[in-house]
Amino acid sequence: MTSPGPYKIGTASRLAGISPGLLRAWERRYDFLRPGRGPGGHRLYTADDLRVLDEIRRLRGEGRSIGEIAALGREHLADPARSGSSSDAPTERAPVLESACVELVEAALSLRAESINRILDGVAATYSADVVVERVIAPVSRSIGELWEAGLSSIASEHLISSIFRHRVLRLMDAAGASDELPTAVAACLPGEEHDLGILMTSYFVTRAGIRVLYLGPNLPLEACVEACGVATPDALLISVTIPGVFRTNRASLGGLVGELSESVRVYLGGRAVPASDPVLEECGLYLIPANRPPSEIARQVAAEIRSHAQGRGADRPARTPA
Amino acid sequence: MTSPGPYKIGTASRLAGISPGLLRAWERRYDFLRPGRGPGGHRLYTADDLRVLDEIRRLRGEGRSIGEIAALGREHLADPARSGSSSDAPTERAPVLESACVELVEAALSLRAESINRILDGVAATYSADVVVERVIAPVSRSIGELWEAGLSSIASEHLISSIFRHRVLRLMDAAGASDELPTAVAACLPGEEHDLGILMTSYFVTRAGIRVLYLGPNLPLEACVEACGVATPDALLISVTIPGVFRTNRASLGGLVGELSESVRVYLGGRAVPASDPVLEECGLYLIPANRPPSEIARQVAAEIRSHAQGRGADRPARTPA
DNA sequence: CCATTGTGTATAGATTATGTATAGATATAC
DNA sequence: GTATATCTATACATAATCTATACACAATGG
Repeated sequence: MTSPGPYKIGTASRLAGISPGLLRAWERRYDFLRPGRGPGGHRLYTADDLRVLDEIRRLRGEGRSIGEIAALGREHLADPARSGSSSDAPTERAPVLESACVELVEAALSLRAESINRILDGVAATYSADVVVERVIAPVSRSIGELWEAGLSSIASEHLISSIFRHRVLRLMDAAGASDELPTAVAACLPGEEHDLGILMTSYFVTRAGIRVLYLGPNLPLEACVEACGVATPDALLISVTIPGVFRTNRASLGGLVGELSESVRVYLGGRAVPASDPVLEECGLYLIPANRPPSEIARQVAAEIRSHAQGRGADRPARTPA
Repeated sequence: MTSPGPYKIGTASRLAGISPGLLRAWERRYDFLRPGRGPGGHRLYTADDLRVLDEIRRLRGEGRSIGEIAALGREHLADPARSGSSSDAPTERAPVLESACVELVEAALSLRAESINRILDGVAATYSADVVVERVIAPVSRSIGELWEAGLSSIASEHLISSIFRHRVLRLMDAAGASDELPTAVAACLPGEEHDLGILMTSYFVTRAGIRVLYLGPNLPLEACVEACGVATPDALLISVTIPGVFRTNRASLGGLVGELSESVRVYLGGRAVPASDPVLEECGLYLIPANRPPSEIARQVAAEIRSHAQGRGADRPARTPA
């Protein structure tokens, strides 16, 4: 974000990507720039001026000449959304995403946090949040995880990119906005399980599909799950586990978990460590979060199931009255 | 509000990383600094002044000239987070911090994520980010932790509010903006340590004080620390540990850690589990992150130490990007 | 082909902005 | 008392900006 306030010509030039000489020339020849002057006679550009310059840069990128642009008038430049802009250029194809993924892995390996954020910003500027999560964050997480398991990536890289991705996905969940009155799911990882990015991405897509998700993160003891479900009275509980050992350790306790929960809570189990056909699923009345299709589709389906399940059990969910 | 000790010009200079002569020149030429005077006529800077100087250093790092910065006005500099938003509702009564903390604890106990976010939004609309972190997020984290230890709070509550707080603080760190050319610190928790909110808040304030922080989160093996420092070549390493058992387990390995790192890396150790006078500190050449003052002040001091240490080994000056 | 116009860049000399240094006088700390 | 820190005031050296003019190059029309 750019700070407000007056910008001298050097700063404005750097921020707008236009040389100081050209800024002066434009001011002399056209009339879309009228910077104020400081006590010493220096030009002082406003944040509005910078917005105008951004728009000019965009138009020049489309091949318009500065004369044409000037003829549009400052009014139009300051508020480009107004006029019929046929601006939605045919966007490039997936190669951008793939190269972004490669760059992200490289940036993570060399711990360049700023690069990671810059690449993500770049991708997010062009693609929707869903695409960013599904086609960038998910595959890059997987790549880093595989490199880590193969001993080719440091744990630090994994921590760094996990932290950044977690932060990004949570931000997107914020934006997806969960209302109090939606069906609710609690999401968490089994005790001992620290890899929460998978369940977090699932939570994002489930949120996007209109379910309110209470995200409790990694490493949650089963008793805490039960307690949380008692307090939050969700319609579903989403549990993730990626480490086979963790799954084995907790496998026997899952039946007890389901038994202690209200019957109105549908318990889903997912993650790499869960065999698709493990008999424990049927025995305990667990539902599987499948893994054979894109996460967004899976989450949409799960969300649909939760929603119909929530409706099925009627109106014992009056909206809470917030203070 | 935060009123502690007046700083004489030498101290202020060291903490802010700005020469005394320059501080005087700015005071003479602009009007964003009005330090009081002691009985002998010496300048006395307040904590607010230091906040202003932090913000100025950040802006200069972005390439803004001091004239531009001065034109922003002291108001903006003292509370940069606020000025971005245009018109807050003036009739809205200011939330009281203490009651907000109480409400947050209650909301956490009953797992009302939306309430937590609403309360935080309300507080953030009135108070600066620094205040929110220091006077809301920090004490509420502590309260929840204490309730948890006393068995009065479910683990789920702790997970929920940790996740939300972590997300908030990371967002604020994004806003605090770290330039590539600043002195750098790596921050992480000892292996086995999962409580990263403390070191995250420290990282936030250190970032605010003009240090670029590479945040690697909880539970980082010491070898990964070494590896990360090899890749990122930071000026400092900040390690946190809150669980005494974890500290004891790793205590003997700390000397080896320091030995394997380049001498240009200052290693700081902090967190509740570190005794203020543990002999391991001196034996291994570790620095202590003290805990006796407000986090923001501690972080500012640590940042000043890191900065002077980085300059000492011939680091880069505030660089201007040529056109 | 030439002339005209549009457009970005370069140069020269003056002015302003900004960081630093110096000298002499006081104040503070040990 | 001596050493260090700070004060005021002034001076200085670059860097950044200003104005004004000139120039290079492309497109366009005669």
